[in-house]
Amino acid sequence: MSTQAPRRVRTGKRQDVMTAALNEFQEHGFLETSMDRIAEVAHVSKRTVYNHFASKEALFEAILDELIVRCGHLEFPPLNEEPLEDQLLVIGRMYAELVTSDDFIKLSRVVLSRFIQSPRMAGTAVTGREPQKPIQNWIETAQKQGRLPPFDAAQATTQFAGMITSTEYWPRLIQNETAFDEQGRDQYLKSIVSMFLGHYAHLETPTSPA
Amino acid sequence: MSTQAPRRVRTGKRQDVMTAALNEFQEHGFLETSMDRIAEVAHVSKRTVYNHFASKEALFEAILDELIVRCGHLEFPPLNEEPLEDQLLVIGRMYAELVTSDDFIKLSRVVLSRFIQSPRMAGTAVTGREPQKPIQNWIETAQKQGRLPPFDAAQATTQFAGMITSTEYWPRLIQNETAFDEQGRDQYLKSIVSMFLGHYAHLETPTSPA
DNA sequence: ACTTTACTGCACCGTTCAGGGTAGTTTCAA
DNA sequence: TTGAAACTACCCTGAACGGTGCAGTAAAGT
Repeated sequence: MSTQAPRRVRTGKRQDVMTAALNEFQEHGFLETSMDRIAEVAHVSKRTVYNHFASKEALFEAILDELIVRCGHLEFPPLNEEPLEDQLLVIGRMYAELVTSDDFIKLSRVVLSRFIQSPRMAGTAVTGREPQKPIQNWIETAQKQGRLPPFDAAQATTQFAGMITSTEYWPRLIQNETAFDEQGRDQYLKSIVSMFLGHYAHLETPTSPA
Repeated sequence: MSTQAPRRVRTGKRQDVMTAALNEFQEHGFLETSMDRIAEVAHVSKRTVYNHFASKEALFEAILDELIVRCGHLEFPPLNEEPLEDQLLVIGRMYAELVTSDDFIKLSRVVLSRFIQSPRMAGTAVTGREPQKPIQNWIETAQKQGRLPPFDAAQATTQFAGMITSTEYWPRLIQNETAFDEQGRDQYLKSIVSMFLGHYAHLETPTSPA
């Protein structure tokens, strides 16, 4: 299994290596993936891999960097005059989308497979503490403007995000299952928003549909 | 680093090996732990390890089995006449306790470190889908007895459990941090219960303390 | 045509590690 | 006391793997 690489005019070897490595890493984990294997999958000689990346570690870091950039930062529309319910629903959707995006899942897998035992940086990207910061900011803004009463915003954020990740993120990360179809998910998000605001904003909540 | 093992009269070698292996596995992961290392930590010759366990894989499975048994099954007090709030709080506490117990965390780590890439059994024990079943049962019982209105019990359970795991389980698993002290946790649980029942049981909820 | 650059293929090194073999020693029960 | 079972110390193997060196080729710029 090697011989002729498929006709490849461009000199995107470096990118090929990274792509192959990313897939192997996220599928089989860091240690279970050999450099030989990566070279093979990338249709590239092992030496080429090492010409581009000094070591397996360096290759891994390069992938991490790219992935982090690719995931970017959540940017919600700023607090406006619309009903909080509608705005929070949008936020919930965006958060769920980020957290289930291919890139984010890959990033999580790759990080997790490497750092379960060394908490150095594992937590930062993975536990979702980082990406849920914008939610907290939004809540705090709403509080400052008197649209929400004072309460522990960090805790509330954790609750809100926790309900989302527990169905959207973790199951997808660990197994590959998705709990909902498009529509089921939206109904679930609505239920979360309603519960959340019902508790924290004294909203009259129509009971959720059976 | 060998010579005389510390005075050890009993012939608990097999148990010693399992204990040592469990610790090494959960701390360093499956692949990063060598059989030599396990033998050393267990104060046992490598040959003894292999006399008890046919292979590294077999040793791993034995540990898994023991751990699963040790975690046991959640058994809540059955639905009674007390206020639902109190009962649900107890349930929340018990669930949180299980999910943060040393054994459960170790089990999760050990499984996770081995099976991120093969969903075979990873999910079963880890995602917490299994241990949250008793919660769902409790809710369904309450619905049958008319103490709670009809709604999607599975979804509600996921929400409830999700809020707990997101602060108690995942941070502890990935990093080793605990989000709360004893008292903060209880306040958090109360907030969850209040939010949950406020939404699903039309309870008049006094707003949470600021 | 010539040089440079990227790439290949392959042999090779050093290490780590699972697992086996064995001869000798300790433990313990009959 | 004796004999079997458990255990130890130590040596060995074969394979996998990270990483290097090198000679050669294909292509692209000049």
